Amino acid sequence: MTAITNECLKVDKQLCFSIYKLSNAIIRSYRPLLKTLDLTYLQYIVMMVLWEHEQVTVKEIGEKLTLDSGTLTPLLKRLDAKGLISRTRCTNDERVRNICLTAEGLKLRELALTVPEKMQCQTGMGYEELAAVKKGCDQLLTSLNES
Amino acid sequence: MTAITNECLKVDKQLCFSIYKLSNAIIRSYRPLLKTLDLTYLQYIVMMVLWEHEQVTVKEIGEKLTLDSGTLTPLLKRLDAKGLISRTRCTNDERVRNICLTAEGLKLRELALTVPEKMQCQTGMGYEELAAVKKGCDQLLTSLNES
DNA sequence: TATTATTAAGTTGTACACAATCTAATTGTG
DNA sequence: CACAATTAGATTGTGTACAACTTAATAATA
Repeated sequence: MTAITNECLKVDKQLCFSIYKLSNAIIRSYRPLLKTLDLTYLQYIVMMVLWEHEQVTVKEIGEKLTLDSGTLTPLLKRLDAKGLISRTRCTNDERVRNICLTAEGLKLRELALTVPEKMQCQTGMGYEELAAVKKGCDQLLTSLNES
Repeated sequence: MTAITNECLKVDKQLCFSIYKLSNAIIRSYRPLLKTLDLTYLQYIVMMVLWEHEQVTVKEIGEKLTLDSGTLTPLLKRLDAKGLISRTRCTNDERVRNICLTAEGLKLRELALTVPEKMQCQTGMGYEELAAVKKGCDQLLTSLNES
C-alpha cells in the first residue's frame, strides 16, 4: 500500500471520524441489550422522550432529536404497530398528531430501567470520565449549531 | 406534557444521545462542503483511506472503518460509477478485490485539501479543545471494543 | 373574506449500517 | 487427492437519515 502522506487528510487524525466510529460502536453495543426490549436504538431514544413526556407531537420529537418527519413518520408507525404508542390527531389542529404511550409502552419502561447501568459497565470507564466526554461533545454540538 | 421523572432514562442525560446527535450534526455540516466534491460523508471517508493507501482490499477498508461488505460493496460501486476508483480482482486470490484510485480520484484530493480547515472553522473551537474531545472519544471507543 | 403564505405531517427516492444468507475461491486435514 | 472448513465479497431485507416534494389544515393579510 503506497502512501501519499499529508497529515491533513489522514482519516485517523480526523475528529469527525472518531465521532463517527464511536457513534456506530455505541449503537452496536446497545443492539443486543435493546433486542430484549424488541427496540432499535432510535426507537429506544424516541421511547425515552415519551417516558419523559407521555404526550408529544411529531414536531416536538423532531426538535428534541433533530430529525424530520421523513425519519419519524415510518418509525412512529412501527412503534404503533408494536402497540407501544398511539397516534391520534389533535382536535384543535387537525394537522398535528399527538403521540402518546399505551399501557404497554409505559410498561416497557420497567424493563428499560436496567439498560443505562448495563451500558455504563460496558464502557469500562468511570462516571467522571464519561461526564467529561459528554461535556466536550455537548460543547462541540453547541458550537456547530451556532455557526 | 406530563413528566414521569427518573434521571436514569432522561434522554438529555445520556452520553449515547450526545454522541448520536453530534455525529449526525457533523455529517450535516460536512454535507454542503462535500457537495462541491460530489461526495457523501462516507464516500469522503473511503476516499481518504484511498488517498492514504492508493490500493486496498474491501476487507482492509472494512477493518479501518468497521464496516462490512453490505455497506461497502454498493458504496464502492458508486465510486466506481463516478470514475474515482477501479475494482479489479486480485490475480493471486480471485476472491479479493483490489480497490485503486483512478487519475480522477487522485485529482479530487486537491479539491479535498481545503475541507478539513473549513470544517475546523465551523466548529468555532480551538485545536487543543478539539484534540481533547477526540482523545476522550478515542478512549471510550477503545474501552468499548475491549469489553 | 378571498386568497396567499405558512405549517405539520406524509411520501418518495437515495444512501448508509448491518444482520443474515449466499457464492465462489482458497485453505486445512484426513 | 478428496472434502470439510474458512474466507472474501456480494446480495437481500430492515431500519434509519435526509432532501425534495405533496397534501391538507391553519394563519396572515390585502
